[in-house]
Amino acid sequence: MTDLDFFDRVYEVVRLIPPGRVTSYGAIAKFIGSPQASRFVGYAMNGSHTQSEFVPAHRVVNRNGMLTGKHHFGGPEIMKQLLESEGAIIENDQILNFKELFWDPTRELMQGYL
DNA sequence: GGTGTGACCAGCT
DNA sequence: AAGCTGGCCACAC
Repeated sequence: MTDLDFFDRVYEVVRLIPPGRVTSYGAIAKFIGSPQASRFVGYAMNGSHTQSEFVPAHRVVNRNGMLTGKHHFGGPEIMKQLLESEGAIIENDQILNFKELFWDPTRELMQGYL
């Protein structure tokens, strides 16, 4: 994962998100070494569909647990339905149990690398 | 092949 | 306390 580009690292981390769990753009950006590049993590998701392997971009939301990128899934309700099918509780494009479902790569993955 | 721009976040005013 | 701004990087046109 060290040789990969910024985008590729994003895709790697997103694929590691366990089903039913979610994380934030900022958490991913921080994990791959560019804490202030969270903005481009979102853009990486935009190109995620070009990847040959599926990237569960629906498990990535903003810091507030809000489904900011729902409109990029081919339909405004797709992302919501995907998350709900995995156990998330969503109301008004907001994950209510975001705090419980939040999966921090720097906490979960860094432990293995220490 | 250069340039705009994009699904964010935190720090200042 | 709330609003604006800067910053970061690679894709698509």
